[in-house]
Order: sequence, then structure tokens, then C-alpha cells
Amino acid sequence: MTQRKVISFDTIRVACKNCSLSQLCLPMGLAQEDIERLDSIIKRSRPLHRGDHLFRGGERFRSLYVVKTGSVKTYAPSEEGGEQVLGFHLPGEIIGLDAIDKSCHACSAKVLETSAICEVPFQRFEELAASIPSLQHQMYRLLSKEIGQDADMLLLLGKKNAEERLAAFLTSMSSRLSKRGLSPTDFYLSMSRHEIGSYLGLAVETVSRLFTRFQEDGLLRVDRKHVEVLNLPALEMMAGSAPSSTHQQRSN
Amino acid sequence: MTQRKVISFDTIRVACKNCSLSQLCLPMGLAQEDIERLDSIIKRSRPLHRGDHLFRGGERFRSLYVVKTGSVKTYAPSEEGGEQVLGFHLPGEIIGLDAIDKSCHACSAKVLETSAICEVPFQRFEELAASIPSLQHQMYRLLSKEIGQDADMLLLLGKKNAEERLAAFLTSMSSRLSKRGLSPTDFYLSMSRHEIGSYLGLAVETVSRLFTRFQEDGLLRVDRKHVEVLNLPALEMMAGSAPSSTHQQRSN
DNA sequence: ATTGACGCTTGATGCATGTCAACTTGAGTT
DNA sequence: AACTCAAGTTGACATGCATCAAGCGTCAAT
Repeated sequence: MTQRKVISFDTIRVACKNCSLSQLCLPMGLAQEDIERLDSIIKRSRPLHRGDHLFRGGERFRSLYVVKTGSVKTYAPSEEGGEQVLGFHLPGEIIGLDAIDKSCHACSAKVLETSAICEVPFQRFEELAASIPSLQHQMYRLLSKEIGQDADMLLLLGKKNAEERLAAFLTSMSSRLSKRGLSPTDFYLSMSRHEIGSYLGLAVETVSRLFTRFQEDGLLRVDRKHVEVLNLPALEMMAGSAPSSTHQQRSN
Repeated sequence: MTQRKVISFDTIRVACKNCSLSQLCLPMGLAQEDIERLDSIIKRSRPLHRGDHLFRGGERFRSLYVVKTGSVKTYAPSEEGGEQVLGFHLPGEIIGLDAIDKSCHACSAKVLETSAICEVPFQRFEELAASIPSLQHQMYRLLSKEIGQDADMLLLLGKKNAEERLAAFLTSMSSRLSKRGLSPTDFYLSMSRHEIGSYLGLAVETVSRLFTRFQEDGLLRVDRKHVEVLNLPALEMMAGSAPSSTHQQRSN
């Protein structure tokens, strides 16, 4: 993710109307004046650093968070230090939507690299949305999109084998980065192999072996966190519901 | 699910204000008059029968659907007839939330048994919600709840073994039925073993073997679709993130 | 009752992937 | 540079569950 660009403090404090993400984020489809009203309720703190938490499971829900720069992971912590990674969040993506229902966070959110985050106090947001139909609509869309993505993930975990899972992860990263104006074929992953494995329901070792294999097969060039995709169509093919080779498994 | 009760045609046509589900469903928290406004936009068709579709993947999104009686499955159809079951929906639960974003259904919804369904035209609903803050809030809560449940499911598919999955499925059914005034320990499953397997990411045979084993272990009494839970606490323990026995697997 | 189709169960076998262990590499610290 | 520690890689081995195959109960239609 980290595209090695220098970020000035001014850059991260930009208002929504000047933010390059506005077409992916809450302001999408809003009139200029409504964007400014939205802007007025958003809190922008100084950048957070790797390992900082936006919130932890069990805490009271007050705000949604939007990634402005950097990346964040959400995860469900379990007793013995184990954790299930639930998602990786790139700029423009909203975090905390699952907590509206119980007004309490069920998962934790941790910053993966130095990141700028917009905080959206939910109660004020809700009041605002009631008076701006297009904002309300956009919020429904974003909630709905999250549900759709979770369904894709259920399909991945329920039906796909290890190879298909990693291919799906890489093509998903590729397309999301591309939407944000970054290269779809050359990027840095801000998360560890362990976190990728947890997210995909695989052991670290399996992830590692697959990276090696993909490289041997000429699909990727990998150096630590740096990934160059050499054959994106092949990866996409692999990620699709098509089975890996002649023998598919889990045809249940 | 089917609790073998006779359902009159009057029963299924009841207005929201007289519906026993109103505390689980959209009307929750609404004032009497607002319930009536909501009621006025809802369409109630005659009962659907096993195998009927509410909608199919690819169709244009127009309405949300709420189960009034009976049960529905949602699934992602794949080319070769294979399908991934995404969820089972009981009375009071809303179907189609994932389609708001793309205004097009990504999955299909099929009735599992004779069922009464309320149709909620979304555009009219959205207009109504804009003028009823508590309805808007309830909608946010329902969307959020769905996201939270999907996260639970990701955890199940990512980390739990077959035994834990089936135990989680059974305890979930138990508690949901219980919330609807039915027995938490004696119920009929309206879905096939195959569908349960697909939902849980397991082969039919594995599901079948587990039912047998649970019965041998005195946790259940099973006869076809009829399940009697004999030791609910034990099932809940199993379903929790606790590993099945001394050796846990997938500690990634 | 007979038939056929389908869903379910049970057993035998194999494989993908988890687990364990050892080693390598890289980044940060002194 | 030397040291430390976490992260990643690779190999050897173990196993849970998918797969294949066969048989059985149930239900509906005839």
C-alpha cells in the first residue's frame, strides 16, 4: 500500500471538498454546500502510527472512521492472543459500520502504517443525513456495499482453495489500489503474511509457499512486501470461481 | 423451522401494527402512526411455495423482502449448477440489503417452505425513512446488524472446524427460533443437509456424520429434519471459539 | 404395491493444507 | 560491525475433511 510518497501535514488535513477520495467516500453525489456541512462535523486528528488503535472490541461506539491515507486492519481478538483478521481498509473506506447496531464495537481496528484518519461522530452524522437525502442514500449504499463484500468473502472462505484465495486477495488489492490512482501491478502490502493468512483462513506457511509458487509460475515478482503483478489476467482467472486446475475441490 | 402450525390467510395479511414480529423487524421503536405509514407502502402477496424465488441474481433491485412466516435461503448461483448458500432467513429478517448498492441483485433468494413475505418497495421506503428519524435509525441498525453477523460468519469459516461450525449453526437456529417464541430445543429444519453444508463450507457427508456423532454423544436427537437439542450448554460451548478437544487446528 | 428419484447415511481412500521445526533474512539497536 | 528479534521461508510429517462409491429410507406418482 505505502506508495512511498511524502505526505505533508497539510495534505492530510484537507477538507472533504478538496479530498481526492470524495468520489469513493461519504461525500459522493453531494452538492457543494452539503459537503461543507458534512465537513463541519468531521474530526481530523494528527496521523496515527503503526500499531495504534482506532478502537478496541468492547468499547462504546461513538464514531465511524474513514481512512484518508495509509491502511487499517480490523480484527476479532480472541482470548489466547489469537485473532481473526476481518478486513483491510484502504483510503476512502469506512470502518466501524458493524457497531451501529449494538452501539458497541465487536471488533478492533489497528493502523498498519502511518495513516491519516477522519473521524465521523455518528450521532451528528445521523442528524445530518436526515436532512440531506443524497447523504442518506449514499450511507445506505455504503452499508449495502459492505454487506455485498462480506458475501463475496463468505464465498471465498466457503468454496475456494488456497491458491484461489490468494489470487483473489491480490486482484482485489490491485483493483482497489487502481481505483485510488495507484498502480494496479506494482504495490506494497502493508500487512504481514500472518495477517494475510488470517484474513484468508490459511496458515502463514501456506501463504508463503503460494507467494513462492506464484513467483515461480511467472505471475508475480515478490520482494518482501513489494509485489509486482506480471500476469494480472491469469491471476484474475485464478481468483474467479473457476477451479485451479483439472481437479477442483469443495464442490459442495 | 416449520412448527407444524396451521396458518390462516388472515394471519399472513396482518398489518405491521398487529404483527408479532414488529419488535424484530422494521417497525421496532416506531410510533403508532409511523407504523401505519410504513404499513401503507408494504405489499403483501399470497403465500409463496417451496422453490419459488423472491428474486434471482442479476435482476434489478426494487424492493426489500421481509419474511413473515416460513423461511428463505439466499445463495450465489454459479455456472455449473453449484451454489454457495449465503444465509437462511427466518421471520422478521430482511432480505436483499446487499443489492441497494448496485441496484441489482447479486444473489438469489428462494423460499424453503410455504412462506408469507412482505415486500418493501425501496424507493418509497427511503422517502419515508427520510421523514421518520426513528425508522432511519432502525434501518441503520438492521444494516449494521447484518454486517456484524457476516463478520461472525467470516470468523466461523476462517477459524472453526467442522464440529464447531455445525454446533454454531444449531445454537444460532436455536436462539433465533427462541426469539420468535418457538422452542429453542425442539424444531424442524427447513433446509437440506446439502444446504447446511454449503452454508457452513462443508461437504454433505461431513454434516451427516456430525449429526450422527452429536446424537451418539447425547447432544441431540435427530430424525430427518426434526431436531431435539438435549444438551444446549454443551453445544454452545462447542460453538464458542473454544477448540473442540485438546488439539486445536487452524490457530492462524 | 411398484417404481423412480432424491436426500441421507456410512465406509474407504486420498489430498490439500495445517502443524512442527529448523533455517534464513532483514531491520533496528547498541 | 555485532547482536537481537520478528518475520518469512522451506521441508517433513500429520490429519481433517473432501471425494468416491455404495446402500438405504422416504416420498410421490402411477
